[in-house]
Amino acid sequence: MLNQEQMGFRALADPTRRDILQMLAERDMTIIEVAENFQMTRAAVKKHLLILNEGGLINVRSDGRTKVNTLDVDGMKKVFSWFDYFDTFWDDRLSKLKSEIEKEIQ
Amino acid sequence: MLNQEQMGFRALADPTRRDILQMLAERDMTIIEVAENFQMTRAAVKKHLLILNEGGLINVRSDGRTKVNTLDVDGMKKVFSWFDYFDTFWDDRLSKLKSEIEKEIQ
DNA sequence: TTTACATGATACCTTTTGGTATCATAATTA
DNA sequence: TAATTATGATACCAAAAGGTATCATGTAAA
Repeated sequence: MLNQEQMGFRALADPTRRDILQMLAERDMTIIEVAENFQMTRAAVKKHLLILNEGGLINVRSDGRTKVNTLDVDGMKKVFSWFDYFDTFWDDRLSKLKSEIEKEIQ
Repeated sequence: MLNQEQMGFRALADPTRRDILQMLAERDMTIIEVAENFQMTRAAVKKHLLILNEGGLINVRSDGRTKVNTLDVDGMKKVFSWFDYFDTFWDDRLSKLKSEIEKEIQ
């Protein structure tokens, strides 16, 4: 079994999945609505949504017979925070600002 | 041909490559030095270094017959900045701080 | 109830990925 | 010069990834 960090990065590796994340940043969407934006079958989109879910980047909420996919902000922040390791490579001032952000995120 | 953003994310998708990036954040290393830290052949490590290079995350500097792999800070910042899209999901104060950082990074 | 609709699950296929084994080449060094 | 060392390149393989086609299920509506 792979760890959460790995699943998060794996989820981000595909351009379709990154597009989906940006779409869900605008508004929550059902799988049908997501699929309308791509030229691939719904089954393929479903696989991408599963991988995004396994990576902790989205959540799914049931609403009657439909299911609504939503961005998981905390999951996104966790992947984002991986870049902390490289703080020392950024300008001192920027590094301080970023450190503050990361503290708040945790 | 894939774009630079995609190559960057692809490079980050593998845990071995993320480990290599963190190692190179500590100090520049030859391929042999990198390979000493993994239980795989030098050829496999070479492939990872190629992918990291194609993703713009590392650079290679020649020094006699040795080649030194170094972190490409700008490349790292570019991938990092993809998360800008999700600024509105972060707390207002944090979002402002992060926006300042991103401005400086560009 | 019957029909339609939104979703999930599975089998299957092709390409990519991550790895090994092996050979080739260029630059030091004895 | 000859041997060693650091690196690169290629052929090959198994597993994972990304896609399609198809069937199954549960809920809403006529």
